[in-house]
Amino acid sequence: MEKLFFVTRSEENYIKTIFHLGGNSSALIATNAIAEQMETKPSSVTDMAKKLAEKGLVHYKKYQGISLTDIGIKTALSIIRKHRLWEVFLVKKLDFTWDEVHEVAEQLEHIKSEKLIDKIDELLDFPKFDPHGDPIPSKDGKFMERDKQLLSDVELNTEGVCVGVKDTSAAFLKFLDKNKIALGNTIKVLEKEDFDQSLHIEMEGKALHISHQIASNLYIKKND
Amino acid sequence: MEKLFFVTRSEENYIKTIFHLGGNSSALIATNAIAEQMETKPSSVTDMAKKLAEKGLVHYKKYQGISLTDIGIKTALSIIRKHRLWEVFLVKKLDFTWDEVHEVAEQLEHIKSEKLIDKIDELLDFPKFDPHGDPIPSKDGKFMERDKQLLSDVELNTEGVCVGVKDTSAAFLKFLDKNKIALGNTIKVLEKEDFDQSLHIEMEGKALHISHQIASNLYIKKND
DNA sequence: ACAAATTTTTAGATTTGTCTAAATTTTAAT
DNA sequence: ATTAAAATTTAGACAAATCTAAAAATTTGT
Repeated sequence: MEKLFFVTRSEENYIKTIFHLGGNSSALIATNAIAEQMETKPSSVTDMAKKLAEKGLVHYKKYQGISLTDIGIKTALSIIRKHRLWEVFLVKKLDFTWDEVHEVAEQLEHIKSEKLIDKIDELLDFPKFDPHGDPIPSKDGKFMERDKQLLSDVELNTEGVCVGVKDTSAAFLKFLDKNKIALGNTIKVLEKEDFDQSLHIEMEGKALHISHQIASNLYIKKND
Repeated sequence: MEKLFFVTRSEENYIKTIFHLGGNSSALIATNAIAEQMETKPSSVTDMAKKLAEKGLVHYKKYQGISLTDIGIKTALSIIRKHRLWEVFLVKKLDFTWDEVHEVAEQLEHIKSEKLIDKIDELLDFPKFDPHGDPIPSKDGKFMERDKQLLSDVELNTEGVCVGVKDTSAAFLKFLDKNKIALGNTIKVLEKEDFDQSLHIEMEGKALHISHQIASNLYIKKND
């Protein structure tokens, strides 16, 4: 039986970042990569790595890198579950727009109450995806990775549905709103410009010309 | 124009405690009283008093005591507003019992987002009282103090409605649940035992015998 | 009013999370 | 293979929030 440690807010943020950079794989994540992602210094990451290793949340070998232990992964999934459920709550129940939810969810994800998040889950009727199309882990840490591709990667004439965004920045999301691009919209790729990789697409019946930068941040699920 | 400081979680907890001990009056609160209430040491209170004074949230005179400034009072009311609105949310929307809400609300009250709490307020249809009968300050810091008295203080044959509790501990609230005593219930005081101050009452039509300890923690509003 | 008791503050230490600057290790290049 | 560059760690410092123990101020009792 592993000893139970209290996990601080700062530790939770590190765990979350390590998960996002490395997934559930045992690949070693570089100190620098974590520091850059968190906008902190590599030396701070080293300090925290020792603390997390002490608590059994990460594997850490000096100069090699950091990866999550099984407990670390479980912890990360629990935080991500909370973050994404709160995002759904904010959008569905409180009329937040999808570009507004991240900052508040960053705070709410640290609230410690199993009952609270399970009740929120129930209130929302157990959603499987958050407002950006990212999957919500279940209580026991499982989640469905949706069959999706970047719009920039699919062949000409592919038809499908917009199911998610890669870039979740407020700037990008507001751009999508302004251009009436929303999850659930039908998409067909009509033409690809060789010169700048921009795409001519049909979205919900209307013709649209989008840059490569936009296409490489939109996920679509191809029609069967 | 007063300088705007970030108020930390710990500072918010001190502000809240000072408000609860001293209200909006300018009465000076003793270092010891605050320390006892917060289960901390007087020396820690002194340290924090200096910090809060620096930020313009309290008046502090060495050896004299501490009281909130106008900004401090505004800050306190904002925290209390958030705490009580979250309590209502937990009970009304997530089926928490009134003895379960305090601990979670203690965390939620520190979430920083004006839009969030205003939307929660709206979702709950702008409640005026929390699950324990305590008034919820409005956005601009006003709240109605209800016309209420301790059940132990009213005269014989008084009739009224149970509108609040003084002791909000889980133990007391669970006791009330077990004995089917709830806010909104009608109450009539039938007889007072001189020996131990216990009361014979009629609650929702049924006879009940309650100790002085219970009666001195229940608020009732007398019928007109 | 003065000594004793109480309250409050100060001084110095501790923990957490961070930083800078210097030292060390690893990686890459020729 | 040796050196230069890059990444990483260590050492020492700092701010926030707390504590203990000692000093100072206030209050109380006679």
